[in-house]
Amino acid sequence: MGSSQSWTLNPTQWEAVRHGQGPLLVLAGAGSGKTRVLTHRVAYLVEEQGVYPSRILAITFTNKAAAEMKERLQQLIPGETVSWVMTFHAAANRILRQEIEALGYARQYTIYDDSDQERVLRAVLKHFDLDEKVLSPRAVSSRISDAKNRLLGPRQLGQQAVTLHEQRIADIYTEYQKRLQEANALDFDDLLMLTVKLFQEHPPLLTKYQDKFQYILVDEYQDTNQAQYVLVNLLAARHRNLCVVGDPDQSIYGWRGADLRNILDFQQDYPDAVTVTLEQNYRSTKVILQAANQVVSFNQNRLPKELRTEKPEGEKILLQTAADEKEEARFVAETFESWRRAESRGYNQFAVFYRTHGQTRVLEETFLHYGIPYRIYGGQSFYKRKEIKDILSYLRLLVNPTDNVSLERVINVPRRGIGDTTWARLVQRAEEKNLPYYFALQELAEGPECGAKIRRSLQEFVQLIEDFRRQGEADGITTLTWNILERSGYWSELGKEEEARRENLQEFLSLTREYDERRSGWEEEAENGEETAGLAHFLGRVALITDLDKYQEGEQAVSLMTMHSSKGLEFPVVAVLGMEENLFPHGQAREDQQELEEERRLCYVVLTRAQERLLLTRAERRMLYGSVRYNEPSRFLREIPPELIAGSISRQPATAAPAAPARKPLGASHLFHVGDRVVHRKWGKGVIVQVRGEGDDYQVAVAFPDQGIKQLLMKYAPLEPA
DNA sequence: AACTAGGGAGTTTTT
DNA sequence: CTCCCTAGTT
Repeated sequence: MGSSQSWTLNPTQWEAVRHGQGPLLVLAGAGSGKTRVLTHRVAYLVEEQGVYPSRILAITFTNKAAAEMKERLQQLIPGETVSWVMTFHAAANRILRQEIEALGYARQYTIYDDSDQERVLRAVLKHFDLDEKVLSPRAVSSRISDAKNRLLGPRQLGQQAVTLHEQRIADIYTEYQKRLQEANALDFDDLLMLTVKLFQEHPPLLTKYQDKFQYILVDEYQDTNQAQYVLVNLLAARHRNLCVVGDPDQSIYGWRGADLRNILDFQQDYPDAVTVTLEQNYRSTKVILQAANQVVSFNQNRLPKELRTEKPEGEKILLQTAADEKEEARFVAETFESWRRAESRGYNQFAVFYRTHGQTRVLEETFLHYGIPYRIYGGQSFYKRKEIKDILSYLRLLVNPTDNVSLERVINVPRRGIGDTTWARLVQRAEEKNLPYYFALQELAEGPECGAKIRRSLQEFVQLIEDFRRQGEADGITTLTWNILERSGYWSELGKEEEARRENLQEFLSLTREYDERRSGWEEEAENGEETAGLAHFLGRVALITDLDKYQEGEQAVSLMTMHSSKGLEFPVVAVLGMEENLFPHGQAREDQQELEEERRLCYVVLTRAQERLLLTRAERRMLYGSVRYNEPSRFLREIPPELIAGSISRQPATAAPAAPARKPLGASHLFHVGDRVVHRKWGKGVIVQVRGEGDDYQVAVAFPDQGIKQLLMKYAPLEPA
C-alpha cells in the first residue's frame, strides 16, 4: 500500500485530511492513498486540532489494517497513543467487556468462533431431531448470522417467518441463542449485535460513548453490514464528526451481509456531508488502470469514477490460454521465472490470484516442481488447528466454567476414559437440572450414577481443572499453559509423528510469553477501570486475531491467494488464473445481476492489485470435482479493450507468449540432496537418503527416526526443508 | 472406546 | 476427485 507514493499529500488528499467538523465521505479508488489519508487525518486532528487521542475512534475491518494504521501513526505522531484504532469486533469487544453486565451476561464471557458455533448448532439440530442432511449446520449458521447482521433477534426472526422452513430456522436460532447465553458465550456476530442492543436499551451508556468519541473514522465503509452501520451511526450521532472512507467499486462481501447502500446513501444520511473523491492512483501503470476502469464501467449500479495515474504506460497485459489447468500453472511458473531473471525481481514481487481454493493444488505441485518458493495465504488459520483449539479450550474453561463447548472439547483429550456414554449421561443430567455441564460433571463425580472406574476418572478431571484454576495466572499465562500441557498429559500424548503439533504449541507458548512480557503495556493502554492483562483479556484478543500467518513483506516467496484475500494488497507482478465463465464469474453468480456485478467488482479489485505487470490465464478444459469441464472465456476478458492485451483469447502456439522462456524447467531435483534434513507433515523430521527420477516421477527416500525409510513422490509429498 | 469404510457435499471470508 | 463427518463394526 502507498509505499510507492511520495511523502506529501496531493490537494484532494489534503482536503480530506484537513476537513474540520461534520460528516465527511471519502470515495477512494484503488491505490489512491486511502490509508494515508486516514492516518494523516488522525495525526492532523491530534497535532493541529488538539484533539485528545483517547477521543478518536478509528475502525477497520481487519487486524492487519488496524496494525498498519497504528504503526503509521506511531511514525507520524510519536509519543501519542491512539488506543481505539481497532477492528469493529475488537471495539465492540472492548465496550462489552466493560458494560455487558447490563445485558445479563458476565464480563468473563467467551467468544465462540465458527467451529464452536457449529458444535452448538449440531447439538441443537439433534435436540430438535433434525437430520443434518436435510438442514446442514452450515446453512443454518449462515441464516442466523444473516439475522444477526440485520439486528434481528430470535423472536423478531420468528415474527417475520412465513414458511414452515423459516419458522424452523427461527426455532433453531432461539435454542442456539439460549445455549450461548447459558454458556456465557458470544459468537462474532453477537459482538456487534449486542453492542447495538446495549446502546439501544441503555441510553445512558450510549451517551457515555457518544460523548467520548468526538471523532470517528471508518475504513472500508462499503463493506459494512447493517449492524456495523447502525453501531457507527449511533456512536456518531452526537458529535457528527464521522469520516467514512471506501470505494463502492471494491465492495466484494455482499454475500456476507455487506450493504453497498450504506456508503451510497451517506449523502442522504448526512445532507451536510462533504464528499472528497480520490481518483489519483499511485500504484499501477496506465495500461492496467485503463483495463480496470473499463471492466468496472460495465456495471449498471455504480457511481461514475475513473482512476488516473501519472505512471508510465507500462507493458501490455499478457493473456494466455492453456489446454488445461496443469499447463496453465506451468505457464505461470515459467513466465514468472523469466520475468524474475530478466528484470531481476525477487520472488516477493509476484502474486497469483484464483477464484476458489480448489485451484491451489495444481499450483502448489507445479511450483514445487519448478523449485519456486511460494506461500499460500488464507488457508487453515493457526488458531483453528486442533492442538491450538484444545489448549485454548482448557484456558477458556478456567475463565468461564459454564463454557460447555470447551468442556466437551477437553473432557476426553487426552483420553481419560470418559466416552460417549458418560458424556450423554452428563448432558442429560445437566439438562434435567438446568446446570452448566461442568457443574453437572462435578455432581456426577460425587454421585452414585456412574461406575467406580468412571467416577474416578471424572474426579481426577475435576481435580485437574480445579488445580489449574487455583494456580491461576499469577505466574503468567505461559506458566499456566505449560502446566496444563504437561499435567494433563497432553504434551506427552503427542506422538513422535505429531511433531508439527508440538511446534504449533511451542509457537503458541511464544505468543503467551510475548503477552506476559507486554502485560504492563496493556495496562497502560487501559482506560479508567478497564480490566486488562488477564487471562480473559488474552483469550479475547486471541479469539479476534487470525492474522498470525498473514502476508509477511520481506519473505522471498511468491504469494498465492484467493481473489478475495488480495484486497488491500499490491504486487509488482500479478497473475490471475481461471479467467473462465463458471469459474470467474462464478457459476452461481452468473444468473443474478447483483451477484454478477459483485464478481465484476472482484475483477476490478484483482486487476488493480498489479503495479507493473499483469498476466491473465484461462484453461480450455479443467478438472473440477473429478470431472472435466469446458468453460468459455470469461466475459471480463472481452470487457478489457483489446489494444491493452498481448496474446489471444483463443489458444495459440507458443509464439503467442513472447515472454515464455525457451529453457528447461529447473526441476525439483534442485530442491533436495542426499543428506538434507527435511520435515514431513505427518512423519516429522527425517533425512534424505536417496534421490531419483525426473519431473513427475521425481522421488526421494527419506529416513524417519521412528518410521524407517519411506519412498516419497515429490509431486505429492508434503516435504519441506528443515 | 476406537477404528474403518462409505456417503455427501464441495464459492468467496473476517472477526 | 477429496475431504470430512457419520454410522457401523469389533
